[in-house]
Amino acid sequence: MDADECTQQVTDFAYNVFSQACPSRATLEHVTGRWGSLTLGALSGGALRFNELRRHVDGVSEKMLSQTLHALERNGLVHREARPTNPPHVEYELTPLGREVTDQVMSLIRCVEGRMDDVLAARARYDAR
Amino acid sequence: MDADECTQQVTDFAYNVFSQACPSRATLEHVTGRWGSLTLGALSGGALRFNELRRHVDGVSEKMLSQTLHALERNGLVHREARPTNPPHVEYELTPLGREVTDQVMSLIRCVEGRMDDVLAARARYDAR
DNA sequence: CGGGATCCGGCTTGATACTG
DNA sequence: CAGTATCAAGCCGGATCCCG
Repeated sequence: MDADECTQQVTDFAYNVFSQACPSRATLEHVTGRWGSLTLGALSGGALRFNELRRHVDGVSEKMLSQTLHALERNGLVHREARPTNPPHVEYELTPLGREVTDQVMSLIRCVEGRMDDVLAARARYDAR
Repeated sequence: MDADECTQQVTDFAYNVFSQACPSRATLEHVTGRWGSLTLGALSGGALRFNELRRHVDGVSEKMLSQTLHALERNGLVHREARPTNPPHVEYELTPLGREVTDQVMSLIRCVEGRMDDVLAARARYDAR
């Protein structure tokens, strides 16, 4: 009874990520997932092509990048612009909605990056025990 | 040459998540991971006990919650307070650092929740093709 | 170049059971 | 209550081959 139909009182929102059944949960996972956040972050600087993205997001495989882009496109965060030339020229860029979400993601990334000294210190303390 | 030693020019930060080797990448994944963000979000309202957390984060298993909490504790985001009573009484709460990060996470969650109508519309459009 | 399709090994995840 | 131990299932990710 704590989370049933996206109509819970945990927050005041119609869509509640804390409920398993709520579609916002899936979207959040795409956005925050292993590659989702980094892909959005990479696109925050402007449109990029597939292999540019691949180089920018260190460690991502073709398959995962492709999969991630599809998910982000389906959720309306990324726009795919394909020009039927030869060789093909495909660009990915953030939609207005995507930009909004990405601003939040980048803000989080910057926060984590900026506090890494504290994090590493905490880890050292934890591991010392 | 795009991402080697956390000393890249992609951003101006010493720690660069876009580099595989950078420790901030691992921390970001804990924070944004499937259960990390929801756990932090649950704790943003105040300290909670293990099973309270479990009920709050719908769908998480004992193992994953335990694992997630350990990771967050190790990274200095969550403090674990155990009182050696019987039955045991353990509380988890955000550290100052954790609260800072969680504020960003909650901001992201609120953003996604608030734009779910747009997301669902985009999905419907995408699937219609 | 920009991917889709497939196969496969391995880490991650989720039930379940058990302990203090 | 607050977890750990164990085990099976499954998804992740790499490699490979393919196409337009």
